[in-house]
Amino acid sequence: MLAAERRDHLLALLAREGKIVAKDVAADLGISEDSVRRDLRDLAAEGLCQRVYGGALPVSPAIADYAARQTVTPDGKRRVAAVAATLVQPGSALILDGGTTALAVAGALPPDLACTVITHSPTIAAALLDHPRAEVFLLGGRIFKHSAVACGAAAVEAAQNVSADLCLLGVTGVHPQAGLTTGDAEEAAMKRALAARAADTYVLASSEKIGTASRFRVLPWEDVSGLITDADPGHPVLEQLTAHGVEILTAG
Amino acid sequence: MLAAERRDHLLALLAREGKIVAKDVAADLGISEDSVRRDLRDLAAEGLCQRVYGGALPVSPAIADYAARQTVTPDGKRRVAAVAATLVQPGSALILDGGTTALAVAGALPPDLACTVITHSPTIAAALLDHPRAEVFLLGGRIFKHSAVACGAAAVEAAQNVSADLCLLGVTGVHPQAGLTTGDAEEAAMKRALAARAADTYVLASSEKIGTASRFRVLPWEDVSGLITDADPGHPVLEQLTAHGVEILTAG
DNA sequence: ACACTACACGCAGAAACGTGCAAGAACAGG
DNA sequence: CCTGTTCTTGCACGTTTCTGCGTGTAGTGT
Repeated sequence: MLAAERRDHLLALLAREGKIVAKDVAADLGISEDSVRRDLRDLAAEGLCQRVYGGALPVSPAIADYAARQTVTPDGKRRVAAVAATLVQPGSALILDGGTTALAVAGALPPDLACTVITHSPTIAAALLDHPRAEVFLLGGRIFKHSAVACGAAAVEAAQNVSADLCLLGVTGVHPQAGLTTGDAEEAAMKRALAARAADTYVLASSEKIGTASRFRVLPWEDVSGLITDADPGHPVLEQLTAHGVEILTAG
Repeated sequence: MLAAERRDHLLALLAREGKIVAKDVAADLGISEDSVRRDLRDLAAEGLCQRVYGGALPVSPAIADYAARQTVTPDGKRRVAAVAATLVQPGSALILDGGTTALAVAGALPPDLACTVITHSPTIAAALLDHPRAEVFLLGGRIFKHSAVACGAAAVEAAQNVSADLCLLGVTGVHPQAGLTTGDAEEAAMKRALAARAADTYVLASSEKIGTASRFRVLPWEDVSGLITDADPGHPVLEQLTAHGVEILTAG
C-alpha cells in the first residue's frame, strides 16, 4: 500500500463513515497505528480533517467528500489555489480560467460563498455546481480538447459581454522577459480576452512553471496585478518580477 | 519492450488498477525500477499521472469516478442512449441536450466517431473530451444549477448561431395531449431554441416518463420527429403518439 | 488517585529517490 | 561500410523519505 494511497483511503473513509478510529484502521490495513496517526496529523495540518483523541473527524460534514477530491491535486497547486480563493470577495465577480490549477481554485472556494464566476471551462462550471450560492456564467465556443476550454472567435466575443473584479489566469510559462506564455495561440488570445475584462488579473503559477517560457505570449507584465505561486519567495525570477511591479503572493 | 509501449502499459495499468507500484511493475516487466521511475516522472510531467512515493496514482479519480457513474446509469437510460447513439451519422452535426440520459448518449457515442456536437451542458462537454474526433461546441450562458445547463437569454441567443442535422432532447414528461414538458420555464425555452436549430428532433424518454406531464410545455408533437424509449412498444401512450405522426424507436 | 490508553518525539533500519556515468543500441551522414 | 552523435538503459552512489519501535508524557475513565 502506497503512502499517498493510504492518505486517500483515510479521507474516503472519513467522508463515508464520518469518523476515523486510528486503532481500527491500523488493524484493518495491517499497518502500525503510528503511521495512521502520522497521516492524520498531516491531514489535520492541511485542514483536511480534525484530529481528536482516538482518531479524527471531518472538519465540517459538508466538505468531507470535497476534501477527498482535493487530495489528488498536487500539493503545490492546492496551496496556490487556497491563496487564490482568499482573493475572491463575497459578492464580487470572478473570471476563472481553465486548467487544473484553476479547477483547484473552484474547489477551494468556500462552499457557501455568494459570488459570480465567469468561466470558459466546462469542467470548472461543473465543479461549481455544488456551490449553491455561486452564480456561474459559462462562455461558450469551440472546445479545445487539449486544455478542455472554449476558445475561438465565439468565445472571445462572448467574453466581450462580461466584466469582473478579478481574473485568475493559469499559464504554462512565467518568465521575466517573455512574460506569461502558453503553448497554444488560440488559448493565449482567449486568456488575453479574459484578462481584459477584469479590473485585476492575478496569475496562478505553481513552482515548476517559474522561469520557463512557452511559444505564445499571453500578457506582458504591465497588465498583471499579481502572481500567486508556491515557489520560494527568494527565487531570483520572482525578485525580477517584483521589480516589474508585480505583486507576489506566496503560498508557503 | 519499446519505451512507448511501456508507457502505454503504465497508463493502462493505472486506469485498470487505480495505482502503480514502481517495484512491482519493474519486476513484472523484467526492467529496472529506474526505467519505471523515469517513465512515471515523464508521465507526471505531462500531467498524465500523479507521482507519489512508491509509484503513481491517477491524476484525478474523477475519471474512474465518471466511468463508475456511467455504469450505474439505470439500464433503461443506457438502452435508450445506445439507440440514440445509432442515429448519429459520421460527419453530421448533433445538438445534445443536458440531463442524465443525454449524458449517457455522450458516453454511448463510438469513441472515434467524427462528428460535431453542440451542447449547452458543461457536463456533457466534459464527457466528450475523450472523443478525440468529436468537435464540441459549447453554448454559453447562465448556468442553471438544478439541471446543470446553460439557460437564459445569452444561451438562447448563442443557439441561434448554430444549425444541426439532429437534436436529441431530454424531457421530464411525455404526454399525448400535453406534449413534451419539463419543470422549468427557462429550460423549456432553451430546449425549444435547440430543437428549432435542427432538421430532426428526437426525444429521449425512459419509460417512467411516458404518460406524465410537467408544468411547462417544450414542444408540440408536430415539431418532434421521433421518440426513443425503453417502454413497451404496445404502451397505449406510444400508440397515440404514432397517430400524431411521431416515430417510435424502442430500446428493448 | 489510579490504571490504561493514546499520544508525540526521537531513533535506526529499510526502502525509494535523484543524479551522474558508462555501456550499448539506434540513427544519420559521409 | 564506417563513424560520430544521440538516446536509452542499467548501475552505483549519496540523499531523502518512510516506517516501526522504544520512551516518556498527556489525556481518559473508573
